[in-house]
Amino acid sequence: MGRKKLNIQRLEDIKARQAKYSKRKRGILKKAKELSILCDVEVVLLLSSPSSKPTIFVSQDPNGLYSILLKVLNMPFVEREERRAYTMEMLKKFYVNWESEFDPLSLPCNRNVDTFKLYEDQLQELKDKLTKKRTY
Amino acid sequence: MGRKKLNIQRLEDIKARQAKYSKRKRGILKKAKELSILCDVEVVLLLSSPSSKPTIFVSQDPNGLYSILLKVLNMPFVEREERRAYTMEMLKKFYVNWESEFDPLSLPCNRNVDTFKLYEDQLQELKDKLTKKRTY
DNA sequence: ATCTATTTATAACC
DNA sequence: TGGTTATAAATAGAT
Repeated sequence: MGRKKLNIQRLEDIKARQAKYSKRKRGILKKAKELSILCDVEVVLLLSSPSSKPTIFVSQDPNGLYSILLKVLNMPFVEREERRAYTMEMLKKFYVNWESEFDPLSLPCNRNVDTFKLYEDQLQELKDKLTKKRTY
Repeated sequence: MGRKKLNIQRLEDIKARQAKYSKRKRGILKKAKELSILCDVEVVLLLSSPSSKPTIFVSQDPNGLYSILLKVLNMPFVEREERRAYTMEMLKKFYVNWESEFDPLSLPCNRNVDTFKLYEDQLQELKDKLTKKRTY
């Protein structure tokens, strides 16, 4: 939308990137809030850029971050990755017209099995911790 | 947008709610992906409805969920709540025209100080855990 | 931050 | 769920 069609690729100019971020952040926050109200779903939106403070949006209640995490972490590794893959699949349909210099679907970092294993260990511990403390 | 202006309030019909969810989920996922590419920011979007499997979107790399969480949890309680409040403040501007039966800004659950304290304890432990395991 | 031309997202309908 | 169309919204580019 806007005066011209914008290709979806990293804006190299920092000023332009920050301006764009400021505008689109507001937009997506509004969408997140609307979605949570209209459809009665919990929504957590976290934005983290190197140059700015993180944005934390948690719909409904302050424990949303906690409870949705517990839900996600309670899923077996395979199932969780399936959910992520499913989401990616859904996004694929849009990619056709995206002129990114890199494939938006590919992971930007080459991660080996060990790294994934470590990641999984961390999440497992996180899950254990959360489960144990779930007293209310 | 669409044929008519839609009031932002919970859709009472389950079928309508699910249909809306399915359509808007795609929309916000696209926005999330675009934002992450255009502005080079990490984005985590978690959607959790009682009636469906959670949606997990993590831009960039699979450790995004982990690293952004660490970042968020490393913030002191006060600062984190400030960030949340800041986000809410940003959303306030939209509320004027939202005809929700409840005040979208208010917390739906009455939480007392103890509950918040407990919540904070949980996040603190989570933070400790994550920090200790940060070996790469 | 504000202003519009335009593109996009999506409400209603099928 | 998946497609079409009219219209409301988001936003690109400029100020």
